[in-house]
Amino acid sequence: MLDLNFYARDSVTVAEELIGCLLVRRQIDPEKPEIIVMLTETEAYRGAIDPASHAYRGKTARNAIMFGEAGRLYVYFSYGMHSCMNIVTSIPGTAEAVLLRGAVPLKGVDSIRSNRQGIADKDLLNGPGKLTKGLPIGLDMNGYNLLAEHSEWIVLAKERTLPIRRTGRIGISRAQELPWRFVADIPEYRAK
DNA sequence: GCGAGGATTAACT
DNA sequence: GTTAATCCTCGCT
Repeated sequence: MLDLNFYARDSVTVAEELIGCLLVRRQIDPEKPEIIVMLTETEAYRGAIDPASHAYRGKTARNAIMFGEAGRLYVYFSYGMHSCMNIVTSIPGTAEAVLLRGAVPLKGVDSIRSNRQGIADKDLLNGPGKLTKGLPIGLDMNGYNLLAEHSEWIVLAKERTLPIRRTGRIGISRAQELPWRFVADIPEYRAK
């Protein structure tokens, strides 16, 4: 299981190393089946030194979680429709985070399908909004501590080393040129 | 397969 | 009032 030492580094390093790691919902509630997905796409955001970060202009009610401890989820609502999930990294005050943009299901696919009715398997989790809808992770999960004892959601270390493609970030209007997006580069899991 | 455009709301200015 | 770290459908090829 990834620990505080893993997350307490700069978000670019963490974003790259998260590719191939497993995001897991342990079966604590018998109503909710176990879910395991492997992360295939991430992006780093770097607080005050990153014009595209929600934290660039300082702390607000929305982004407050990013200014705290690493290993927490920062979940925000976007385009009036989607929520997106980040993992806070680095040390408190720097407001760095990694946006989780895509994954592939390894276990609990039926549960994910039921959250994504009518969607082809290959498109279940290949986008930040799709990922949060499929798992599901909502705004109510903002601030969730992945490192807490008996946490329902945890992240496990890399199960498999994947070839990684490094690119500029997408879907943003500022600082697109910064090469802080990481995508698992294998045909069977390629996310666009 | 591809590109254009609409959907819909929280947070910020 | 405006913007936004997006997704999906539709129309055309």
